[in-house]
Amino acid sequence: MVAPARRRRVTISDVAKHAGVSKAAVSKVIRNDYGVSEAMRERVKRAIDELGYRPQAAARALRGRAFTIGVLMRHIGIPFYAEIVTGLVEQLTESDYQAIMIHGGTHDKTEKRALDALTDRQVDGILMIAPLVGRTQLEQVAREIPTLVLGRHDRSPAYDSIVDDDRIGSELVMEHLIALGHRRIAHITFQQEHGRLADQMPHIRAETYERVMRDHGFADEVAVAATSYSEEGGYRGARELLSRSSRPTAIFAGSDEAALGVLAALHEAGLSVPGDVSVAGYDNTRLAAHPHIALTTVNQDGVVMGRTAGRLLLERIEGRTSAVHFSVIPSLVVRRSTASPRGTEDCAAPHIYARKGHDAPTQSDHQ
Amino acid sequence: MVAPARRRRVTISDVAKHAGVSKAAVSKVIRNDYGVSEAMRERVKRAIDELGYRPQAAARALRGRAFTIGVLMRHIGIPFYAEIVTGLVEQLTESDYQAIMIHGGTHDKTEKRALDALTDRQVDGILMIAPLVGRTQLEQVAREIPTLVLGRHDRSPAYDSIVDDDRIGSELVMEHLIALGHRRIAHITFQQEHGRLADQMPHIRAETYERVMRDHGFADEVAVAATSYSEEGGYRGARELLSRSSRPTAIFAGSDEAALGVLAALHEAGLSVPGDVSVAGYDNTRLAAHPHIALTTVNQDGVVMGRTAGRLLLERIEGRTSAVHFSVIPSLVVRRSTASPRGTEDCAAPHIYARKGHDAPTQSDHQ
DNA sequence: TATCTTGCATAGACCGGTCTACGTTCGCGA
DNA sequence: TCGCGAACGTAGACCGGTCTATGCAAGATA
Repeated sequence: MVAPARRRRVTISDVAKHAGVSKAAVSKVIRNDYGVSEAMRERVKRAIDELGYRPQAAARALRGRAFTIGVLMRHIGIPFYAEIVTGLVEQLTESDYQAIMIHGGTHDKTEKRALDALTDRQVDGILMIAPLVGRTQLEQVAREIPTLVLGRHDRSPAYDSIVDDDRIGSELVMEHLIALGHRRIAHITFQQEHGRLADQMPHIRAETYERVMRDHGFADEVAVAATSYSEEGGYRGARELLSRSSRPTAIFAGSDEAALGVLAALHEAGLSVPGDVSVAGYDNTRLAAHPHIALTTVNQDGVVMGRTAGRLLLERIEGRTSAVHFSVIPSLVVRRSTASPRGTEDCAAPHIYARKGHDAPTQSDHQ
Repeated sequence: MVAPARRRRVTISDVAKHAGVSKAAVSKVIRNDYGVSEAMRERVKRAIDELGYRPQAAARALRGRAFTIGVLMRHIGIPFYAEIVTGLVEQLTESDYQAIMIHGGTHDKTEKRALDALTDRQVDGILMIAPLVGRTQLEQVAREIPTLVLGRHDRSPAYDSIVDDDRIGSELVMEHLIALGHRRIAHITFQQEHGRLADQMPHIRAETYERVMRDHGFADEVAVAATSYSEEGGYRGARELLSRSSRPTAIFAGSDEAALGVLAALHEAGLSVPGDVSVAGYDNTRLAAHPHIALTTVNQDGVVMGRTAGRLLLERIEGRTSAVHFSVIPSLVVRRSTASPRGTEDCAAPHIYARKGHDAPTQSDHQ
């Protein structure tokens, strides 16, 4: 057994010596900088290949760029967030930049820590997916590093942003349910830690829910369970709603994840979907399309959002200083989890199983 | 509107000047190094707080440590992998280290690129989840950086490893199906790019499937669809299996994800589960427990595996040179997706809905 | 021919930390 | 009183890149 003896990495000086040129020349070749003859370029490239040289990001970061984009997300397992990252990574493969993902957790304290970790690592740009920290903090970070905030409605000249129009999306769901004949519609929202921020996406969805209820004269039927957007949150929220005096005939969950929890709770309570209760989600996660779930939900293309985010971030890094704000118009996807209450007027829409898998980049419908 | 004017970060020199001491002293305080008086420690700490100083990882990396653990995974959206990361992150919060995740993709070429990206960034340790690259490559990386390989059976003195015992897990599934009375059991496996590696986990599951079939005298009934472990792969695999002359009465999918695709394909074909076909998966993903899915599967605790991985990596970084190999014994979780063929002898196991959510760190069963 | 530009190549400062080598002070035993 | 080691503190090299300032040669211009 040979001793491990971590061998030293090949450095730019090694390459320079091997090619018989200066460090600066090698650096220029690597960065495709101006002022290098064709002959020199060839020589250096050969030396790089022969020695298997790769520049060290830490050293580059100190002076220039780290060629790294940091992605801050609550948890990497959240399906919709994973879709966004798919788009981002796709976009970045064309460039020299690499995306690194980092866990922010569910508290703004842990998120702050993660954010610090990214800035400490000198990333060139940050993509924040539905961050929890306050706007002031965001702007402070954005002053140091090009930043793009995804999924929050508070615009700022300091950073770019991409949001799905949660008002429209929520309206689509609500109008759909009301058109089916529902009146007792309940909602499950995400309870922020300390004082909900008015510009956070969960708040807008909840707000829109209430407004539409009032607009249709169902103000008395408003019922909100404030738990979380996770499956667990949906489960708890649904149980709470079911325990109240008048049972809702439909539940609009703020996210697909939460809707899954709702389905579980209903199943446990022996209630059928959509017979006894209709259920709708938000995000059109891959699972919503599964025939065993067949969830009516709001579609916002995470992959496209991720790609756009990547493009905007690269632009910022290249020097753009004016802020850009994108708003994505969502659409409703009706599946079997919603129907008229009490089974009357069963508007059986033809079942659509739209698979959205990592192996199938193009979304395709069967039958 | 104020000009952005990216302001300069506070450096160690600023702190030193502010506290009236040397850079070296500040450095010592930060690293809890030996040879600092209590008075000095206090002064420096106060200066750090007053200036809001945070050391820059890139600069530290150049000389010492980057305090970063890199996690290489095919895709961050794979539920089981996300669980592993949960455990890892949990373990690392106690330390000064930060986990960064990176997409490897499904080709060993893109994976190699991602791996390079991690080494370029001078991470102190690497966790590779079910990597695709060859053993030689792994050992080469491990010679440079402390490495832990998760989910592969090829041990090496160069790196630590954690695996679930896929032989036992696959046997559990097969014996369960056979005990129920199944004979025509099919399997869906993951087709490696170029020449399957005998030590890869999909190969072991497939191999065990075939062995158990032979051992029970069902060699003629062996039917394998080689697609992928994704939902899409399961869907394609199931369609292929169903199109063959004799339809299987049970399908053992190599992963829960694939099992979801199988369920979708069966639904589309108008076949009931478990009435017409029983389905089993592997990993006990959170979704397998959902009552609408209720998948019989193999449980391996990803969170615990991730925690262990973190511990072992930190040990390595601290200097351990001997390799450690962990093997986890999996267990079977029986749910409603498996039953005796043709509905005879319906062994209706009481339904268990075990939620495994991010909000619910403790796994709890209802009813 | 003298001067100016342009293209190419290099030396060396620099980024922000860590770490080694060394200096100073203090306490204690001979 | 001297010698010595332990405790504490600092100067400055160093890590591996980037970038600025500068030198030099060849061709263009006056």
